[in-house]
Amino acid sequence: MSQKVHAASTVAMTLRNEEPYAALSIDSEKPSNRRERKYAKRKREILRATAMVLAEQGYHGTSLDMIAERLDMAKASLYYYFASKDVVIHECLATCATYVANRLRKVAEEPNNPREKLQKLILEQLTITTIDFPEISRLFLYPLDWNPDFAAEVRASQNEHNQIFRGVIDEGLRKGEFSVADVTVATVCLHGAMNQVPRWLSGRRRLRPLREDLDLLAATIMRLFVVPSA
Amino acid sequence: MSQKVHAASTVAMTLRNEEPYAALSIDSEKPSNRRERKYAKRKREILRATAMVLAEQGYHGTSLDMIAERLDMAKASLYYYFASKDVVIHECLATCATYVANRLRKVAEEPNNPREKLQKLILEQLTITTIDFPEISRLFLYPLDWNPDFAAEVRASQNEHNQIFRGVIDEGLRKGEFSVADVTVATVCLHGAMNQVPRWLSGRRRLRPLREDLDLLAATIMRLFVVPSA
Amino acid sequence: MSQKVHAASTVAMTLRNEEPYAALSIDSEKPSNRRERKYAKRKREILRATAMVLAEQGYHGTSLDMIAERLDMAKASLYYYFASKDVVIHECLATCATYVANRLRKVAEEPNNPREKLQKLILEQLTITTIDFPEISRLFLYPLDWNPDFAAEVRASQNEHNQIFRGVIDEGLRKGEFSVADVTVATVCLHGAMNQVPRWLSGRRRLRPLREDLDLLAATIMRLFVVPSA
Amino acid sequence: MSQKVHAASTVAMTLRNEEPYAALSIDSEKPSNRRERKYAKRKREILRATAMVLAEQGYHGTSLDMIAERLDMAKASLYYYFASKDVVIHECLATCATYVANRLRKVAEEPNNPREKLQKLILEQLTITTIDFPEISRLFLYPLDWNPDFAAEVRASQNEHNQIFRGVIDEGLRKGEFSVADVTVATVCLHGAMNQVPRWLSGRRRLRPLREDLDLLAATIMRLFVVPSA
DNA sequence: AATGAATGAGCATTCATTCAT
DNA sequence: GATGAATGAATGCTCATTCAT
Repeated sequence: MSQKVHAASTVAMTLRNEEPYAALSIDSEKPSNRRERKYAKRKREILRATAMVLAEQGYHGTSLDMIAERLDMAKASLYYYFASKDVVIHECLATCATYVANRLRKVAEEPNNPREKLQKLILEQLTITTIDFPEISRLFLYPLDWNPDFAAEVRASQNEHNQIFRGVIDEGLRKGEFSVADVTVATVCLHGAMNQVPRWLSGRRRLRPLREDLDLLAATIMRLFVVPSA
Repeated sequence: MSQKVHAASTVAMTLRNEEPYAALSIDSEKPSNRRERKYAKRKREILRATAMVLAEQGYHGTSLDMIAERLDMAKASLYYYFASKDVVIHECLATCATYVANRLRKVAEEPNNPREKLQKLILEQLTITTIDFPEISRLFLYPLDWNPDFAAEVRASQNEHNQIFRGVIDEGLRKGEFSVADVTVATVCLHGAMNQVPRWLSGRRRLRPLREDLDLLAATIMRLFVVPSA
Repeated sequence: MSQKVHAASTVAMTLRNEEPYAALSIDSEKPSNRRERKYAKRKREILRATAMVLAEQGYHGTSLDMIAERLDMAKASLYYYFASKDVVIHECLATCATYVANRLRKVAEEPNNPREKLQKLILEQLTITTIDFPEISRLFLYPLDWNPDFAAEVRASQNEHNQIFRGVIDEGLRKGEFSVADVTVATVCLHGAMNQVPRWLSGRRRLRPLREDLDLLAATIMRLFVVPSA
Repeated sequence: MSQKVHAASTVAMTLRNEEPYAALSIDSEKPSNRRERKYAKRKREILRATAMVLAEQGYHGTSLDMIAERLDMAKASLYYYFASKDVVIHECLATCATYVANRLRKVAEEPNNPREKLQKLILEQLTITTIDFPEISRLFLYPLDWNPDFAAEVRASQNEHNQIFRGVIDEGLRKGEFSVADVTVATVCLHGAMNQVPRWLSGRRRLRPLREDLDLLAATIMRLFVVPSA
C-alpha cells in the first residue's frame, strides 16, 4: 500500500511562514527573553506542521510520528511542548480559527457598503484558504472525523466564523442591497461554495489560483445575494 | 472520552434497504444461481454497513470491528467477501457513486427544459443525501486522497457525477436559459452548496429536512445560473 | 544494567499446575464444549504467568511483554482474553485470594480444637506460599506498589483472609486455650511472621523448605498465642 | 485513575529533617570546605526526597521527575549528584540501612540484660519505622531483587541488621533468659512481625501509633523468645 | 462459509539519560 | 552548578490481516 506517499508536500511549500500560529504569542504579551521566544517559536513550528498533517490526513489519520518527522524531530520531543496529541490538535485548531476570524473581521470592519464588504470577505477567505495557508482550509472540512471532544469547540469557531459573514449579509438585507429567499439558506450555500474551492483546486494541475480566478469565484458567489446587473 | 457514543443510530434507521448497494449486481449480469445470489446479497449488506460506519467515523476512524459488529458477524468473515479494508471502502464508494449517478441520470433524461432539469437534479441529489441515504452524502465530504491507490478512480466517479450536471448546464447556456460568468466556476459553487447541506443539517435539531427546505435550497442554488425573475 | 536477569525462573519451576487459577471456571459450571474449555485453560495459563511475573517484579514492574514472553505468546494476543493489563492483574489477584481462602477455610472447618486448628492453618498457609505456589505469597507483600484502584480490593481480600485466622483465634481465646495481651496485635504479628517466611527462604540456597522446617515455624509462631508447655 | 493522589504527603510531614541521610557525610571525614559541605547537603536532600517517593510509589513507580519535583529542581540536575536512578536509590537504601543500624547498635550496646536489650531493640526499630521515619520502613518491605546489581549489597546490609538482633538473642540464649526451638526460625518471625507493623498501621485511621501500642507490640513479639510470666 | 485465535505493525505516552549552554 | 531541550527505548493498547478448523 502506498498510503504513505502524498503529493501534499508541494502544498506544504506554499506556506510562507508560521504567521497564523503566532496568534499564540498573544498570551505572553511581553517579548520576554530569548529562551522564551525560542520556546514559543518551536511551538508555532509544531502547530504549523500539525496543521499540514491534519489537513492531509484528518484527525484519525494524523499521528505524532508524522508531525515529528515533518519537523525532523523525535516524537517524544513533542511532549516537551504539548501535553498530548489532543492538546496539540486543539491548539492548532484554535489558533487557526482565531487567525482566520481576525483577518475576516478586519475586512468586515472596513468602511464599505455591504456589497463590497461581502465580496471582499469572500476574497479574503479564498485568499487564506487557497493561497496563504491552504492547510487551514481543510481543517474545517472534516466534520465527522473529529474527536467528539473537539466537536463542540469546532462548532463554536465555525459559528463565530459564520457570524462575521452573517453580520454583513444582514446589513445588506436591511439596506436593500441584497435579496434572498431565506438568509440562512443563502448563507449555507455561500459557505458551501467557498469550502468547495480548495477541493476543486486540489484536482487541478495548477494548485495556486490566479487573482482573476478568485475574482471570478467571488463574483459568482455574490449572485446568491445580489441580482447581477443586466 | 465520548468517542463511543453516536447519535447516528437514528440516522441509520432512515436507511430503508440496501438499494444503492444493489448496483453491485450489475457486475454479474447473468441471473446466476442461488449461491451466487446469496453471496452478492451478503456483499451488499457489508457495503451498507460500511457506508454507515464510514459516514459516522470517517476513513481513519472506521475499523473492521465496527463494520462486523454492526452486522453481527465475525471480523474475519469480512475477508471472505473482500480482500482488504481498503477494498471494502473502495467498493462502497464506487457503488454509492454509481447509484447516485444512476438516479441523477434518470432525472437528467426526463424531457424537461434545462431550468427544470437542473432544479430537479439539485432536488434529487439533496433528497438522496439528506433523506434517502444520508450516509452517502458524508462519503463525499471527506477529501478523497484517503488512499492514493483509489484517487484516480474516485476522481473519475466524481467527474462522471459532475458531467451529469454539466450536461444540463451546458444545454441551458446554449439555449440562453442560464447565464454565468464562467461555467466551471459556477459548477464548483453548485457542488459546494449541495455538499454543504448535509453538514448544515447535522448541526440542527431537526436532521431530516422538510420538502419546503429542499425547495428553498434548490431555488437558492439556481440563482448561480438563472437571474431570479423580479 | 542486568535488570533483566532473574533467578526466579527456578521458582517458577516449582509451580506444578494452574490449579489455583482454575477457581475461574467456577463461573461456567458446566464443562461446556471443547472450545470453551480451551479458552478457559488459556486464561488460566495467562493468570498463572501473570502471578509469577507479578511476584517477581511487582505491579509497576510487570509488563504485558513479560507475561507474553513467559507464555511464548504475542503481547497482542493477551487482549483476546483480557480487556486490559489491569483486568488481568485484577483477575489474577482475585483468583489467588479466593484459592487461598478456600484452602484455609477448609482447614478451619475441620473438627479440631483451636490449638490444632491454628497450627494447621499456619502450616497450610506456609505450604501454599512456600511449596505449592510460591508466586502467590509475594502477591500480597507489595502493599504500596499497587495501582490505587486495586488497593481497596486487595485490602478486602486481606481482610477476608484475616477473618479466617481471627475466627479460630477468637474461639481459642473463648475456650481459654490461647492467651494474648491484645488479640489484634498478636494477629498482626502472626501474619507478619507468616509473610516473612517466603522472603527468608528466597535468600537461602535451598528454596523449598522441608516439612520439618514448616513444623518448626508453625510451632514458633504458635508461641504468640500459646504459652509453650514447659 | 486515582494514581496521582496520595495521602502520604501527610506522612512526609512527619519527616523532621534529613538526619538519617547525614550518614553520608561519613565518607568525607575531613571537615572539608564550604563547597563540599553544600554538595553533601544537596545529596542528602535528594536522598531524603528519594526515600519518600520510594516509600509511596515503590521502585518501579518512582521516577526521577517525582524526586526532582519534590525538590523544586530540574530532573537533569540530579545527574550532577548521582550517576543514575539506580545509584540514587542504592545510596538511599544504603544510607537508611546505616542509619537504622547505628541507632540499633547504640541500643544494643547499652548495659542491660538481654531481655531488656531485645525489648528496647524492638521498640527502637518500631519507633524508627512508624514514628521517626516511616518512609524508611517501607523501603525494606519490597523484595530486594529490584536490581540484581545491588542484590548482594542489600543482602549484606540486611545481614548486618539481623546480626544486631542476633547478637542479643544469642546472648539471651546463653544466659538462659530466652528459650526458642530454633534461633534462626525465631529470628525470622521476629523480623516478620516487626515489618508487618507499618503495613498494619497504614490501614488504620490513626497512622501514628501511640507509645502504648508500641509497648504492646514489643511485649507480644517478645513472646517468641521469652515465656510470659504467668 | 464462517470464525476463533493469533500476531505484526503502529500509536500515544512515559522516562532515564545526555548534552549544550 | 544548573537546566532547557532532546531523544531512544519501553509500555499499554488497537487494528488489519492470516490461518486452521
